[in-house]
Amino acid sequence: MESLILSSHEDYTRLFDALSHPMRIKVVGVLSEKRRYVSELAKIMNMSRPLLYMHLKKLEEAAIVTWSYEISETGKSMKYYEIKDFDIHLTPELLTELSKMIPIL
Amino acid sequence: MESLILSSHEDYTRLFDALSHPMRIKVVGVLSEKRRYVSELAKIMNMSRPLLYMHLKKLEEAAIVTWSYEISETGKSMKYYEIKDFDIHLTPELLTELSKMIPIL
DNA sequence: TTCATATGTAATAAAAATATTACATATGGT
DNA sequence: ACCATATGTAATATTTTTATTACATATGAA
Repeated sequence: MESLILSSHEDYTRLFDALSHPMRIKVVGVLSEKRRYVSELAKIMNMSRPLLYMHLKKLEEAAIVTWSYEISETGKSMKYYEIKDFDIHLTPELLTELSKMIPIL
Repeated sequence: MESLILSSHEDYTRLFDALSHPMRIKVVGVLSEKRRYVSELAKIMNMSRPLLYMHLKKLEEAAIVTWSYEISETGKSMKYYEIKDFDIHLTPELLTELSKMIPIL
């Protein structure tokens, strides 16, 4: 697992936004057990691929997941998603630090 | 400061959603310096009160802020907002625990 | 009584997020 | 050639969030 580094307040709002939808939390839960390729994940989640792609895109932009292509034994290209590691201490102090980076107006 | 207790996954998605907008992070930053009443906060933030109310409502529902009325020396009713304390260890493990509470479909 | 400053909210507009449908390519096996 | 299973995405509809405008009440001071 790679580890997540956040610097800007946009990084954090992107992260929080990514975690603000239950289906995306669920995706993280499913991927935490083992990495999965997109179609597999869509079946497990009982979700259409286009919708899953949208959610994965948000998780990806928030640097919560990564992916890599792999050719299966039967020759198919599979896009495997997996969780990146992170460890954020969410407190009023952190938010205060972040708020200093945000201009008023 | 009161301390925040979260139990359901809704509590967490509500919290993350509340923190997904830069203006709300900024509000937390401003309030962390000292408690403020609504009109005062609106001036500092250079924001209309109706819009600020909407953002405060989200922070309130996420249990990040609380408020109380107070009568000023000049007899006006003031609604003071302040930060509640919290300390959340945001890791893939936490999200995995949360995801167990979220049903598929 | 009028002004300034608090409060609160309803109605609406604008923008963004969420979700669906439909289409497209590529591969290997039957 | 056709089917099943991967990939990807464009176009659209629906819903929610964000933001604005307008109105309303109450208080004390001038």
